[in-house]
Amino acid sequence: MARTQGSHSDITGPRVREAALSLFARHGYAAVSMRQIAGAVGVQAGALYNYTPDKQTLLYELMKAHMDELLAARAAEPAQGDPMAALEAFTRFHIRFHARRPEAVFISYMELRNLSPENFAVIEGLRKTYETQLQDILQRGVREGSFAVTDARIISMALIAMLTGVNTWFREKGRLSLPEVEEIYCDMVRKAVSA
Amino acid sequence: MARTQGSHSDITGPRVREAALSLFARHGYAAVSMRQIAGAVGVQAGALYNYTPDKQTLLYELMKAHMDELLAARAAEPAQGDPMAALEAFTRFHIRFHARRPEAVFISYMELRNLSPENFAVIEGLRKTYETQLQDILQRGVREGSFAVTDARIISMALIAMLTGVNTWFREKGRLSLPEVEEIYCDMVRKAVSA
DNA sequence: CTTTGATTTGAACGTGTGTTCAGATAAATC
DNA sequence: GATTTATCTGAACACACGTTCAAATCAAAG
Repeated sequence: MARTQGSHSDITGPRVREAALSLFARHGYAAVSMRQIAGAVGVQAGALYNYTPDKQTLLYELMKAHMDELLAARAAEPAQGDPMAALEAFTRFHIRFHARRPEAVFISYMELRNLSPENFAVIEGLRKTYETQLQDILQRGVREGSFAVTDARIISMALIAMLTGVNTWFREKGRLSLPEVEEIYCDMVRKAVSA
Repeated sequence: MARTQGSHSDITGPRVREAALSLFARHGYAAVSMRQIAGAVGVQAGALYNYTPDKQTLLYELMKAHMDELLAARAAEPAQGDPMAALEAFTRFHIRFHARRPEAVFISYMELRNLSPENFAVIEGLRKTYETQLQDILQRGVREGSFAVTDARIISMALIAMLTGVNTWFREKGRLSLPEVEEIYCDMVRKAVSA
């Protein structure tokens, strides 16, 4: 048994995923060919099939990895007792996590329609799991009387859309730093759910 | 000169655009072939080229028409003196206009990257024109002291993202009617910009 | 009914697609 | 240094792509 440690696979595998992530984000899944991905890695198209059974699975695994990371990172955050503190923590976490991975975020909701039905169901389930966490915070706040929110389900969708929208304009070297952005959005979110 | 009135062109032209709109929205521009569009119209692929010089222009004209309609409809709305009234009118207009054209809305921001650079510049300019209108309302409100908003540019992006997000879940026959949705979002928007 | 010309067909063009695979290459083990 | 085997190449497969165009079709005008 040869080539068990330090094989090219350890290098090429991640590079394939990076190239696919970047190209899918820039041009879209359907518009990117396996030969383009291979070219970005510096390899022939056939070699890609050592790392993915097909193009569809390559897309799916990028999205799956992103959603798994999202849920894991969220689970690692400290829990907050006060609903308002929990809402603020969620807001800051969401902005921070997503701002750091613009390509994966972009793909994960632009390319949903290019997933096979089975793959789509998995990703959609993970997304729902995440969104439910915000919804739960809102509902708890309503129960405890700290939020003035008529429809927690709608409000949670509205807040997620607003927060994810940060990625359309935020740039690492832009006018505002990430903490400043977090602050602005926290203000808005807090006011939006208050009486 | 024959076939000057009631020609097939008057029928086929719109049907081509409708089919393209629907297919682009469902599967994405790059994933839809001219033969699929032709099939949906009930015609051979070659016939499409009586109605568009190429696939790219077909996409561009769908987006251009949508943006033109948006700006025209917005311009036809009555002006509001009070910034808060103007903000509420903008909110209701945006939700109402976009909820009625989910396919065109979807295409108009999902397929931006599939536009040629020249076409992209045009659409992006129209989008900016629209977004500036909300920004102007916010800035006027700040000047007149009715809004507590630190960064009108960011807030306008946040509000637009939130409002456009309605399209991801709103369905004509869903639990909530359009006026109910407008009401919920008006509440949030008003609170978000208040002190 | 004939003419006219807008509209459509159907085949073809060159190019690109995702995927497969026999054979070449090269790094780690013995 | 010989062996082993993971990795990669390069060519091929069948098919689909956007687009073109001569020929066929057909409704209105004369």
